[in-house]
Amino acid sequence: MARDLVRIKELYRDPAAFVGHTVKVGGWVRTVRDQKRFGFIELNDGTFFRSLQVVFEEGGIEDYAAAASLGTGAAIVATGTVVATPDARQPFELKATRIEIEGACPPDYPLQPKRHSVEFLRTLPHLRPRTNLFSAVFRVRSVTAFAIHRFFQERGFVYVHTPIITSSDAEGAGEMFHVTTLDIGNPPRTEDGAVDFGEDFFGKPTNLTVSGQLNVESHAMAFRDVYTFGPTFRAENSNTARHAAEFWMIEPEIAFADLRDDMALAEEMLKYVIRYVMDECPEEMEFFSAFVDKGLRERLENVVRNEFASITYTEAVALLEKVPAGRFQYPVSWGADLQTEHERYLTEEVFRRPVFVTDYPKAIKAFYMRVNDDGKTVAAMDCLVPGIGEIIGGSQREERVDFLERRMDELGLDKSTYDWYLDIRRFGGTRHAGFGLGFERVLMYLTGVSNIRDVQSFPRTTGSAEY
RNA sequence: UCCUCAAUAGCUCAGCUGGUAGAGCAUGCGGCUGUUAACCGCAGGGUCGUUGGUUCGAGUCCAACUUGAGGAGCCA
Repeated sequence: MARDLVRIKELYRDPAAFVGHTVKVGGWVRTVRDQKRFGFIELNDGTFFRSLQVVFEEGGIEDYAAAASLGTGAAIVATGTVVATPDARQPFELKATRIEIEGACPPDYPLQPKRHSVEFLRTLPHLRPRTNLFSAVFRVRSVTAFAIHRFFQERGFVYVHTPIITSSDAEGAGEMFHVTTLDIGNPPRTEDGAVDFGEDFFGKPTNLTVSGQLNVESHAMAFRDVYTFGPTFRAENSNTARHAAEFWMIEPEIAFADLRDDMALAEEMLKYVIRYVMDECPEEMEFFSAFVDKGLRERLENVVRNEFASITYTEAVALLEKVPAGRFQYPVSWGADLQTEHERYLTEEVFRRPVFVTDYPKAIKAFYMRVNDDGKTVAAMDCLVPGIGEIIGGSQREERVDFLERRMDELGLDKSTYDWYLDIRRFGGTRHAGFGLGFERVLMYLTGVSNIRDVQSFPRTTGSAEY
C-alpha cells in the first residue's frame, strides 16, 4: 500500500520489528487522559481489536494543549517512536513527536468511553462501527465471509452469481418485494382493469430474490459443485431477533450427491468456518466470550471437536411425545411442523450441540424436495444449533421428472413457468442436493450476538430501513 | 400479525400508597509527573415518548397512539 501508515494490527502482531523505530499511525481517538505536562491517547485504527496508547508530552510535540483537548472520536495521524513497556498493561506504546488533527470531534459526539446499550447504538448505525463491540463484529463478519469462500474454493466449488431480480414468483420461500418502474399511483391498466405489467421494465412482474437455489441447480448440472453467496430479500412481516428483510445467504448445490453427502458438507463447512475465525480473530473471540456470551468459546470448541447429532423427524416426534405434559405449550404430533420450543429442546437439552433433523413429512416441505421410498417423507434436513435455532435448511432435490411433475400438480403450481427447471432433469439430470445457510445466523452463532440487527451494518427490518 | 414488558438529563438508571425531579457516567472549567472504566474539585444540563382523561393536584392512575425490547408465527 502506498500510504505510509502502519496498521495497529501489524504493531501487535510483531512488536519487536517496530520497537525503536519511528512510525506513523492514523486512527480515531477513543479517550484522552491528560495531565499537566503529559497525556495519553487511546487510538484505534480499526485494523485490530486493541488500541494503541499514544503518549504525548509538553515540549515533545508542537501543540500540547491541542492534543490534550482532543475529543473522543477525533481522527488523528500520530507520528512517534514505538517504545516497549513490559511493565505496563500494554506491551508497547507510541511516544509521539507529532500529532496531526485530521478531523476534530465536538463534545456532542454521541459515543462515550463507557458501556452503551446495543439498542442505543442501533440508532447510530453510522457511528457504531467505532465501538469495541461493532468493530469486532464487522471484522469477524468480513473474515467469516472470506472463510466461506475459502472453504468452497479449496474444494473446487464454482461461485455462481444468481440474479437479484427474478421473475419466478412462486418459490414458496416467503413474501417477495416487487420490483417495478411503473408509477404505482397511476399504473397502466389492461382492458379488464388489472395492472398491465407488459408495460413494466421487464415486460412482466418481477421481484427481489428470496433464494438463488432454483437458478443455481442449473449450474450444479454443469460444474458439479457450486455455491452462491449473496443478498436475499424477504418481505415477511416478521419481528424477531433473527429475521431481517435483507440478509445474505450461502447456497451450495452438489451433483451426484444425496442427503448424507449434503449433511456431511454442511457439518464440514460449519466446523471449518468456526475454526478459521477462532484462529484469525482470537482477540475478537476472546472479547465476545468475555462480554457478550460467557459460554461462547467452550461451546464453539465443543462444536468443532464433536460430531453433529442426527435424528429423523419421525424419531424426533417419538422422542418429544414422551416428554411429560405441560413441558411444551404446543402439542407434538406426526405431520405437524416442529415448533421453536421443540427444536430448542432437541438441540439445547437433548443433544446440547448442533443436530440435523431429517426426513420431514412431504406435506410441510417444498415441492422440489426428493420424495423418500416411504412416499410420506422427503429427503430434507434442518440443522438446529443451540441459541439460534435453524441455521441451515437443505434437501436432496427431486431429480425424477415424473415425481416432480406430480408434486407440482398436487400443489397446484403452474408447470409452464417451471419448464426450464424441469429441463434440468430431462437433459442429463443427476441426483443432487444442497442447502441454504443464513450468513447472519452463522455470525450470531460465532459471536454470541443475539440480535440479527447487530451483525448487519445497516439492518433492514419491518418498519425500519435507516440510511 | 398476536402476546408481554418498557419509555424520566447526551447515556445508563432511581423516583414508595398521586403533593411541581435525583444519582453515576458523559460534557465544560480548574487541579494533578505514568494514566489506562484514571483520579480530585466546581458548573451547566429535564415542557418525565405523544394526545386525551380522572383529580384541588399526575413522572406516578386510566385510554389510545408512537417507538423500542423479549416471546410466538414464518423462516435463513
